[in-house]
Amino acid sequence: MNPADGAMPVRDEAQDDRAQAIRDALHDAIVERRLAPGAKLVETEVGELFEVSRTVVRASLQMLAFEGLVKIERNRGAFVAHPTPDEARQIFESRRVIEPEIAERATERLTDADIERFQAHLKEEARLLAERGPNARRAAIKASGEYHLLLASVAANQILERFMRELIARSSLVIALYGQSGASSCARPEHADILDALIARDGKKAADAIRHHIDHIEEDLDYKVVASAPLRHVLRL
Amino acid sequence: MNPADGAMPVRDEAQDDRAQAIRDALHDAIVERRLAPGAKLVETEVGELFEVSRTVVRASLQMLAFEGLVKIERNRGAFVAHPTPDEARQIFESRRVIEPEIAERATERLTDADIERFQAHLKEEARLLAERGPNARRAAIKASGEYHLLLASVAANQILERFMRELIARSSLVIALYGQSGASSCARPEHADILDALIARDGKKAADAIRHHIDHIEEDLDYKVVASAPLRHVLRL
DNA sequence: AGCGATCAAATTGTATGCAATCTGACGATG
DNA sequence: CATCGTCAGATTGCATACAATTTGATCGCT
Repeated sequence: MNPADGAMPVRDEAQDDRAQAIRDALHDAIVERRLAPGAKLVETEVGELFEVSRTVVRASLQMLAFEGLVKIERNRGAFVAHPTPDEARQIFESRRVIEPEIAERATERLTDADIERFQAHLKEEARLLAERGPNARRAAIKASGEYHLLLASVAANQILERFMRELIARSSLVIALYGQSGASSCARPEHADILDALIARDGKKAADAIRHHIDHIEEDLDYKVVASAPLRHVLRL
Repeated sequence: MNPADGAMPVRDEAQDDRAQAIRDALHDAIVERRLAPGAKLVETEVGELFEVSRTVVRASLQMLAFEGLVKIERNRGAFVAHPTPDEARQIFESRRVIEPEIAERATERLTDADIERFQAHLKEEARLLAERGPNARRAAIKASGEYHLLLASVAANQILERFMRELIARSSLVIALYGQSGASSCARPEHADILDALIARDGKKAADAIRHHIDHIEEDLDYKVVASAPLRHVLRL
């Protein structure tokens, strides 16, 4: 996979060159877990890093807040989201609603070029899983999510694709918080299974494969074990 | 239905009291078709109406842009969205993916209080359809959308509910642009049929009823007849 | 020491000023 | 008369200044 496409702009047309760039950078940092859930994002600090005023930073933070990756509390600031177990369940329920349908639609539209992209991606995923070290692990997590986004792009529905982008990013946060083994579900060859169903043009099978895959991801979670308590949310504030 | 709940704030917790209020007002104006697709929203103008600075207005417009109700073009300003036929198809495809599943989940969670809310809403819808005049028509359109949101709220998934809110609002724009008879689909007793299936606890039947309902809404559209051309989008810019 | 009030530093919320850009009009030129 | 260039007005993009709010610390009192 092209190493430059990590940004993957959310809006069709660039509207705020700079705000969008900052959003992308923060988005990646959150998804790759370089920014922990609950971390505070101070406007002036971010602004100095990117050499822009707070105005632009605020726009970026608002974007991330809309996507659910950041939570803005009035007069207190912006924090990397810290999904509750309940939110986590809703995220996966939403994925169970949307992704199987996306898979069915993707089956009908899959081109040879798409297949090549999938295969190249699978190869890259395997390579990252074989590597050791935290950076490889981070890259593997990110690549795993991008597989699902690749699937969404094939379905040719920009709205559902955007919904998926949000759900994938938030899933990454959930896994960071509640994931157990961290890699057990990723190690399964389920991504390859899904691709097989697509190539066979079997929509039902592809949808089922996705459902099972989501089941397995969620099975690896333990909502009891909260690594870093969000302090304020624990007491339902 | 409570006449004060038209705003229906998008974000769980109030974050920008004022920006949110302006967003709600503009949202209602767009959904009720007091603001035509393509209309320009000048920052200073809106700001004077609500007696706030452009800063706050910009935040509101950004919110609406994220929901797809407003399109912001760099250095040109914010315009009420003007969905293309292709976008319209994607909106309804997305609804076909999400709403039947919402109906199934709602079936499992429906309480007596919910049923009463539905019935009160149906009564109000019937009343508005019987009335004449553009204001009654507007209110009927809005109420029709709110029925679907009521359904979404029963499903107890805030994420899917938010997705639905966006899709319903954008559907309203699509119907404004491409709707033919304007009321044929609304006149059908399909909302009541859906409620019957819910009460019968028949998830499959409810899902089918929703699917048929969406089919009928879309059948009433004619993508050929574009009332007010968006000029710039016609030529794929 | 424990407790509470007051204050200062840090941070966000909002308004406003200036620069950049777009738009439409006017006028010069062929 | 048509066409193009220039310019003024309007509008947005961005930075910055000031107000409001939160937060943590210090000091005094019991």
